[in-house]
Amino acid sequence: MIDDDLSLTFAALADPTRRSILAQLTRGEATVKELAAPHAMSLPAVSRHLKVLERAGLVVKGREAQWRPCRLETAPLRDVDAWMAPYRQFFEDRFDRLEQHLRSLMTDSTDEESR
Amino acid sequence: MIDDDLSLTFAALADPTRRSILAQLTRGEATVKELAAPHAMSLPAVSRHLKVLERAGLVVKGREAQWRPCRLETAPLRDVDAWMAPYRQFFEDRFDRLEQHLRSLMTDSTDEESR
DNA sequence: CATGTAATTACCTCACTTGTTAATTAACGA
DNA sequence: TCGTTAATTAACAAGTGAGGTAATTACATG
Repeated sequence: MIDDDLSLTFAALADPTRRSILAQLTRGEATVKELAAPHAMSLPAVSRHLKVLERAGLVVKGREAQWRPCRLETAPLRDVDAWMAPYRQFFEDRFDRLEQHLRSLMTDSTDEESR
Repeated sequence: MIDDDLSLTFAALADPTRRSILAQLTRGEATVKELAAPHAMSLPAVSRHLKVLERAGLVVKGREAQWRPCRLETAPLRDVDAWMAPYRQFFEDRFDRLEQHLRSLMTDSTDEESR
C-alpha cells in the first residue's frame, strides 16, 4: 500500500497475527523469536509481519547483540482514536440510550421513579 | 480476506476512498452515484468499494426503484473501539496529562474554580 | 415497447501480500 | 576459528485487491 499513515495503520491491524503480536507486546518487550513462538508460522513470516507493524509505526525495533527487542508504539492508535471521533456520536448515543433504558428497567422492576 | 470480523473491518478502513465514503455517509443517506461523484474513479470501482464496506457491516444498502440508498452502520466501529480499550491506557495517560495541563492553563488565565 | 438511468457483473490487468524453504548476515562463545 | 543462535533476505507460488472498460440487469417513463 502506497498510502497515507492511517491506511498503513489500518492495513497493519487487518491481520489477526499482527494484532496478536501487538497484544503480546503490551506485556513488555520481546524478541522476534519470542513473538514468533505462539504462532504456527515460520520465523521469516513473523519477521515480515513485524516489518509491516514497524512501517506503520506500531512497533519499534532495537538492537541488542543478535536480538531485536521489539517495543509497542501506540501513537498510530491515537490517530485511529482521533479518526473515530466523528463516528463515536453515532454509536455512543445509542449506547447511552441503551444504558438509560437498562437503568429505567432496573428502576421499573425494583420500585417507582418513572422519569 | 477469509478472516474474522475485526480484520474485515480494519481492511475496509485501510483505504482513503472508503473512509471518505464513510465520512460522506455521516451527512446522511446517499446513492451509489452520489457517493461516487466526489471521487475521481469509475462507478463500478465505487460500487466495489461499497461492497467491501457492506461486507464489513459498515454500510447497509436499501432498495428504492433503481437506486440503492446507502446508510452508515457504526456497529463495527464500536468493535474497533472495544478492541482499542487495552491499548488506550498506553496513550490516554499522556492525553489526560495534556488535557489536565490545558485545563489548568485555562483556569490560571481566566479565573478561579480549581476543583 | 423503446429509451434512459442506476447499479452491478464480467473480464482483464497490474501490483501487492502472505506464506514457504533455502541462503545469508551478524554476533556470541567455547 | 568454528559452531550456534537470531534474524533477515532471496526466490518462488498462490491468493487478493484495486483499477479500467464493456456488457448486463432492473426499473421508470415517454
